[in-house]
Amino acid sequence: MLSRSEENYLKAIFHLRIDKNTAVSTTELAEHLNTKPSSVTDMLQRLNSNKWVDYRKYKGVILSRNGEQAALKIIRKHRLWEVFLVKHLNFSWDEVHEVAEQLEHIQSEQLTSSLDQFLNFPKYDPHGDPIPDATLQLSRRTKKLLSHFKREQCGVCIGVKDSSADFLKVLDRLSISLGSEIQIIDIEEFDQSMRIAVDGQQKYISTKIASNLYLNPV
Amino acid sequence: MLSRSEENYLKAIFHLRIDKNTAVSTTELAEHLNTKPSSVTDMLQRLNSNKWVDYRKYKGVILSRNGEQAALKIIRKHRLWEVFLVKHLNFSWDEVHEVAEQLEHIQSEQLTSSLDQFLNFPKYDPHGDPIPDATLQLSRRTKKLLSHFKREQCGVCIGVKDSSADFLKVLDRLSISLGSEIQIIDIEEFDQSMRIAVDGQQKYISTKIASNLYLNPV
DNA sequence: ATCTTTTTTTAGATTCGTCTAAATTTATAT
DNA sequence: ATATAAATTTAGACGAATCTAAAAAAAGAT
Repeated sequence: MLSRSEENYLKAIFHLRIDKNTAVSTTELAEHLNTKPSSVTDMLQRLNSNKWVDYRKYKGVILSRNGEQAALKIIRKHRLWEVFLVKHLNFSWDEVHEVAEQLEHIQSEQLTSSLDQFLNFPKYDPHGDPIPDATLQLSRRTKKLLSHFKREQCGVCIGVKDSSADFLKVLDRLSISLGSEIQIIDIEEFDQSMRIAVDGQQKYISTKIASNLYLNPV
Repeated sequence: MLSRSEENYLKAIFHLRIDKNTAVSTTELAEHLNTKPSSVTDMLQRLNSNKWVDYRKYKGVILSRNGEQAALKIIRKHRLWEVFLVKHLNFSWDEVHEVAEQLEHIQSEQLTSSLDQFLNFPKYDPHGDPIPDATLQLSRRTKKLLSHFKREQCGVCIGVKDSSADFLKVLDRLSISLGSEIQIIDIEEFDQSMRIAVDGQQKYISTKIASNLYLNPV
């Protein structure tokens, strides 16, 4: 069985490899996990010898089939718990992460599947990220960063790239949440900042905000 | 902050000291925690130096005020989760323990108090054990082992002494659950086994069963 | 193509929680 | 009261996961 630490490594590798097909580097992992590169090397060697990852000295690491399945199981639990916290325990979307980081390590198939059922088999978590189903399949949908939209285009907010509490609070302040309809009114040539309408209300947002918000184009 | 292992020691000391006011011995703890007496000694020295327990060489251990509060917090979480599992995720009372052992270590005041509220501030867990409230107070009620009852006396089942899955399954088979009304019909002189009526239905039970069932005398 | 910088790995140490084996203390029996 | 047995502690070791410092490899610059 995987230790908590091993689980965290697999999850980190999974996340860092999304949207790129190069191997994940030691330093990247060390930064993501708040640890030192030397510790990462040690752990990768261990995970490699147990066939959870494919790791070559100096070349970085990718997950094996088993490793990916293990990562998906953890992500499934994490996101299911997030739904539970928001829907039933009145957590806000910027408060759930820390607790879900702990809950994702609870080992019980029965717990995971009953929770899934209790929540009515949700497909997305409170940040719009897809929840792997019982067979670990992820549902995909077209999402585009708001920053890639052009003038007058429209979309529905379906996720965030940065899910830090800081960013989520900014969105709360702008009354942007999952499902908000967003139209680009104007883009400032100088710095690419945008004037948008959120469910009809005009707002002005920075490029940094726009490049962390995923929309489903209409 | 307490490690998971330290939390388990405090909880074990709490449970082993209930219903007796002598200190808990190293061997008792080792057996309860499935570990060796030498490991227990090590840990007790550590817990003692951080003032979680009062431990004297060769004399056993009791919890300090802080240690007791910490134990109660863990027990509160454990029992709240048990209620959640049974009431909302359809676990049966013999399936909850193992998972609750994991969930009890989740660190989040907000989670504990929202869960408490979500469950409507339950006073007892699915085995009839009292749940410490937010101020860590335990509600007490008179409970007597069925084995201490006399012929013709009556009571309502309010708890179990042994909460192992094996015993709980026996109770399921006898249709005995929390709230069942039990009347002693007859006690066999030879071995103290009993003929009882459970909600009207006659059953025959061994002394061992009788001495693990708590009733509230009517 | 070589030198320099950056990244990665190795070597050796540390802490936590555990173990076994040996020593010590306490309890029991005669 | 003393011998024996049982319980407990100490000493020394180990694995997991981490660290620092030093060595080695890869990448970048001129």
